[in-house]
Amino acid sequence: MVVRSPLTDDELDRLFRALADATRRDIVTRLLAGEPASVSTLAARYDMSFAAVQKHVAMLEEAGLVSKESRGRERIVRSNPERIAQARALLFKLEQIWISRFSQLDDVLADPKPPTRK
Amino acid sequence: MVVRSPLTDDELDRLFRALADATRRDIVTRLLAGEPASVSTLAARYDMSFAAVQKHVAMLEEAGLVSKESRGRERIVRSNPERIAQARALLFKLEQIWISRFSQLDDVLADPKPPTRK
DNA sequence: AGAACGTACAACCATGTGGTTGTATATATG
DNA sequence: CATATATACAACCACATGGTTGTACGTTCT
Repeated sequence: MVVRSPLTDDELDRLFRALADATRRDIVTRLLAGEPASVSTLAARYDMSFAAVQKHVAMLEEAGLVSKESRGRERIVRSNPERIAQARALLFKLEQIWISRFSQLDDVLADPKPPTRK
Repeated sequence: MVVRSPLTDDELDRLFRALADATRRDIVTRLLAGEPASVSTLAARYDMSFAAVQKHVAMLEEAGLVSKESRGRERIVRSNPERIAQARALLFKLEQIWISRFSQLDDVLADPKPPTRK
């Protein structure tokens, strides 16, 4: 099994920021539901320029939510479900922190430290 | 049981954007782990001005992740774990979309529609 | 070779973000 | 009443975002 090292603050920033846009969420959804697709195939779906969609895909790639592979003149974009799972894992951890307040098992999770500034 | 209407695109944008900052994630974590706290109590934790922390709390409030209550001259901030659950629910749904590709149960989830532009 | 296609990238613009300082206002305390 | 505390909010700054158009370059097709 692959070791899932916890994401850094910067990686989490990029991940949640990437998810904070409806077009990008839709791209991820389509890639999860269907086949990998070229950037222009994706772009055809949306009411904006090719360059705009290309920038969205670039942000998704920086966030680790998708990866690109060269195929002739096309770049095939595929989703990376692992990153979704990692984002969900953080939210689950937050919920557990809250839930643990009502049980005696308060030592389930480490105490948080304030983030260091960039 | 409370009816959880699905969040709109705008609400999801604000929710994920609010989570896309380490200071805000830390504020949420502390509020989930401990007692509700005044804005200045929260601000004391961080290496930035009171006004900066206040703006972070305002963004968390807009995202529905925390709520504020007047108590004398203080504003007591408390976390809203429900919103965390709603964010996690979306990510879970995305994972299910992917997983359903490998089963015959592809009708678990509705087909996505491209988001309408603002 | 030449044209069309797919992509990348730069420049630009309007707006938002993350921080600052300063000022105003309500509440508590001497 | 006077002063300190807690908050809110405006103005400002540097930089990021989300969009545009234009240009360049590799790949595919005639």
